[in-house]
Amino acid sequence: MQDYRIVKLSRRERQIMNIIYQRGRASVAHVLSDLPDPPTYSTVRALLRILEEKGHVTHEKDGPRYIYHPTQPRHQAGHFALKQIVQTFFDKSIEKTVAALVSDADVSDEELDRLSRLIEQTKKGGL
Amino acid sequence: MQDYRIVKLSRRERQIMNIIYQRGRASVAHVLSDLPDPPTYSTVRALLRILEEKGHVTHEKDGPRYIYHPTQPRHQAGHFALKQIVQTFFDKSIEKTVAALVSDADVSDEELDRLSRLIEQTKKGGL
DNA sequence: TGTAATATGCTAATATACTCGCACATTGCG
DNA sequence: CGCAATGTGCGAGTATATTAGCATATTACA
Repeated sequence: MQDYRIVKLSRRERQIMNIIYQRGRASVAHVLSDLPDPPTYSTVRALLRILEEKGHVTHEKDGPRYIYHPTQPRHQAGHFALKQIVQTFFDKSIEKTVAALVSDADVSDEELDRLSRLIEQTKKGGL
Repeated sequence: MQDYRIVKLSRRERQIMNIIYQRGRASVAHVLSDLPDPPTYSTVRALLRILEEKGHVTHEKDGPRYIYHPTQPRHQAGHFALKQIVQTFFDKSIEKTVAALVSDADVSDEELDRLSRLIEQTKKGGL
């Protein structure tokens, strides 16, 4: 768990991977615009090159520019990241985790209803 | 969001903070035993010193040795980390996040029941 | 067409993270 | 007590991450 490839990312690499995952795909300019304390364009390219060497992203050409994609599917990376959080902060308890999720004041009743249905369906589906 | 103090941690610092959060409190030996690709005892102490300088942990004396605690409360750090994940991998959707949580095959029916009750209670409490 | 804007390729300096060793203090116990 | 085990304090070397600059290619459009 602790020594997956993704957890070995450095600070900037992590920030960039987060941006790419959040967007799904991103150009250098996209990444740069989303980075906190943004460095130069040059620097971002260098980091993306490294991430590509390490196998975390690939690029394709979109006209003149490169568009970067994560190599590990989003849902897979997300699932893993989530597990990590559950383990680290919530005693491996899904319940405690969900409790934290719904404790935000801005969770609507509609959202809660959808959650109820989701869980009911999971019960049925699991049989 | 992206430029919170905790997201600026380096790889080792992050690993160590995870260990301390998971355990609640930890000695140097604890941290060392939980670290992947463990360095020397000396190294761990140095890193903890740095984390303390940066304000991420404090230590107290327990007999002869130091016991380290996170300065930011666990629930708060967990809540933040969770939000980050929801934003990065699940389109800011709590529902998608919970779906990922309960999609694990090893989630029992009892657990699902508890989740149902939790959500119902949240509905009531939110009024 | 020709030129400003925007790309990439490559190289190298600087900053930071990570590492460990040595000196010394404290503890536990025969 | 005396000594092995286990702490901490501190200083400094090495590796890695982070940064940016310069040369060059491509694009967009007046």
